[in-house]
Amino acid sequence: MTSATTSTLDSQLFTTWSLNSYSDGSVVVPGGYSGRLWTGECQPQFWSKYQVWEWLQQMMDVYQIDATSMPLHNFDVDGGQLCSMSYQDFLHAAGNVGTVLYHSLAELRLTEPCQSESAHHDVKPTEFDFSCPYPDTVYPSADVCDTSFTSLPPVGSPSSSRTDTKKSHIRTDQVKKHNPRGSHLWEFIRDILLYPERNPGLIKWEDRTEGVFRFLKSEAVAQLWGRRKNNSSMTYEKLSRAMRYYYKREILERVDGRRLVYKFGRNARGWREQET
DNA sequence: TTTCCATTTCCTGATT
DNA sequence: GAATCAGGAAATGGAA
Repeated sequence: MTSATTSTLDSQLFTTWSLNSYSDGSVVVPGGYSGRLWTGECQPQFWSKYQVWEWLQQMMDVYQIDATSMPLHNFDVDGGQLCSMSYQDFLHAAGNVGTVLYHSLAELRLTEPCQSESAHHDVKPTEFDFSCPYPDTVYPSADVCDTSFTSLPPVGSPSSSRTDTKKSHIRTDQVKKHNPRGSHLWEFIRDILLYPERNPGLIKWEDRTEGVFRFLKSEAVAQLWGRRKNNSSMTYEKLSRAMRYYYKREILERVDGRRLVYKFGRNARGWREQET
C-alpha cells in the first residue's frame, strides 16, 4: 500500500471520527473507557449509554450469553438509569440473565472508584454525548465509534505499507494480546450494522429483513477490523477473503452481481430485528 | 505439545 | 487500469 492510499484511508476514517490516542497506542474515551479493553474505571452511575452497551457486550462475552437472548433495546439507558433499576427490573429486562447482570453491576458499584473523569479530559462523563460526529465535526473523543482499536499509523509509515506484510516478518511489530471479547469478523460486521451510531457511514442495510448489507467504506471497515485485531496491514482484500470463507459455513450467502454486498446466512445469529 | 479453528497473507485469474 | 470477486494454498496465533 502506498502512502497515498494510506492517506485516502485516513481521510475515510477521519471524516467519520477522530481519535484521542496516547503514545502507548491506547485510546481513551471520556468516562473511563480505554481503547484496549473495558476497564470499568468509572462508577457505573456515571456511564453513558454507550458505556452501558459496552458493559453488556463484555457480560455477554464473559458469561457466554447468547446475543440473541439479550434484548439490548431494554438497556438503552445511561449509567444513572441503569443503577436505578431494581433486581426485578433486571429480570424483566433480561430474563434469567438479569440475575447475572444485576449482581455484576452491584459488584462494580462496590469496587470501582471513579478515577478517570479528570485524568484524560475536561468534560464530565454524564455531559458527554456518545453519538458519533458528522463528517466535518472535530470531535475530541470520537473513538467511541469503535473503542477497541488503537490509533492509525502515521501516513506513509512503514507499518502502513503493504511491502512489510511479507511472510518473513509478518506482524512482528504487533503486540499479541488475547481478545477477551472473542468477537469474530462477522460479529464485528453485524455490530456495526446493529449500532450504526458507533460507526456511521461504513456499512448499511440494503434489505434489513433479508439480512442484505453493503459496504460503503470498505477500506475504512478493514482498517477498523485491523485495529480490533491489532493488525495495521489489514485491507479490504484480506477482509473480503475472510468473508468469503463464511459462505461455506453459511454464515454469509453470496449476493451475485453486486459489489460490496453480502447477506447474512442461516448460521449468522443476532442480526434480525426480533433478535436484537 | 498437539490439534483445531478462525482468520491472515499471498496468489492467480475473472469480472465489473 | 483499478477495484472487486472468487477461491486455492500455506501460515499464523489463540484456545482447548
